[in-house]
Amino acid sequence: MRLTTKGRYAVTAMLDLALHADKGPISLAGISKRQEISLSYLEQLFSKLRQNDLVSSVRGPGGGYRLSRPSEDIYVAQIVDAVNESIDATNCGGSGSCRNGATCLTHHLWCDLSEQIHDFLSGISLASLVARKDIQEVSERLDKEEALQQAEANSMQRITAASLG
Amino acid sequence: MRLTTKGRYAVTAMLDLALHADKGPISLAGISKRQEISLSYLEQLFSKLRQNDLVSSVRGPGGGYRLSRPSEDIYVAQIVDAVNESIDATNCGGSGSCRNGATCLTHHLWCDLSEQIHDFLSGISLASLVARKDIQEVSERLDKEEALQQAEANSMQRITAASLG
DNA sequence: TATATACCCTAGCATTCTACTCAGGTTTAA
DNA sequence: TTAAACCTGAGTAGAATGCTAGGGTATATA
Repeated sequence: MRLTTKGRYAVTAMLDLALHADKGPISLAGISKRQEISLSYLEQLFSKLRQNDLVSSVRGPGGGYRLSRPSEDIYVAQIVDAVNESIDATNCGGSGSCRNGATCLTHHLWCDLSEQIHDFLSGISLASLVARKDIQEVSERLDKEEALQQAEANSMQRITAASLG
Repeated sequence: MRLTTKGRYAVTAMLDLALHADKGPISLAGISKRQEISLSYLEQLFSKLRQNDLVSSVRGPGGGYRLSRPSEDIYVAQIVDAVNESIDATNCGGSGSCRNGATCLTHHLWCDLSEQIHDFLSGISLASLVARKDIQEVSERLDKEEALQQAEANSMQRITAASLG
């Protein structure tokens, strides 16, 4: 079983999408700045998210990504599944051929654990995360940071333009 | 978070120990045969299990490993913790410094998941696994396989001895 | 129609981890 | 004395991660 930065990034990016769902298509460049995730890496993750029909894209200027359905209907387990191959805790992919074609001693234990984790993550929708107070606070902090950086970039541009003109 | 063959092997080996607890110290060579785990690899895992005071060793012929306390008091979570560094699902080790020193958007979610998994594995003792019917059946199968292989090896030895004499 | 924005795709790469082998020890029962 | 067993450290092939580089292609806007 794997739950690494890859899956965490995917969920974080999807949550960013859900939090800004009212602002039209969201560009990966924006997510990259707010969540501090490499743009190229995001592109690779979103390729898989799109293949799994979790997001839809709009190309061209002003384009970006949108959730392919309401955030109530997207669950964390689906996102992790889309980028990691699975959240299966067994070695045999649940088939029971973990020791020489037959089941190993602890096969049933890992099956139980897989079910436990899957049930837990399947019960958490993006909408329920958006509704959480602690997450809203973090989101506001990140939005402010981005606005601040944008303002700085703009003033830099004005100075450069002025000195050139 | 990592739950790979490493942690699974450790739990399997510890369960083998618990299942044969009445037979005195159990050699790694025996576990290696029954569970089909490389002997050298087992030695490395048991080094960690011993450091974490989950097993005690008896050196010399007839030696092997014993559980350091009753199987009722050894939990799967402790075993996985001993060989993997942790079953923590966050990126920051729970400290909350996952995005530039502050918490990332999904920090709280991974904390919840870690707690969930830890609670689950902390509730499962070796004794409770030994008591399971499905595990007893697998164990009997593996013991029979080993006895059969042993008998074959013995008869081979007799033939070799006879042809030499 | 030109241009810039943004998505899309493939290849490669440093690093880390896994699972394992090898080659040596040391302890101790018989 | 011998051999069974534990103990230790070094090394290694292969896979995965997280990321960079360098190209595309679609499309809104001027």
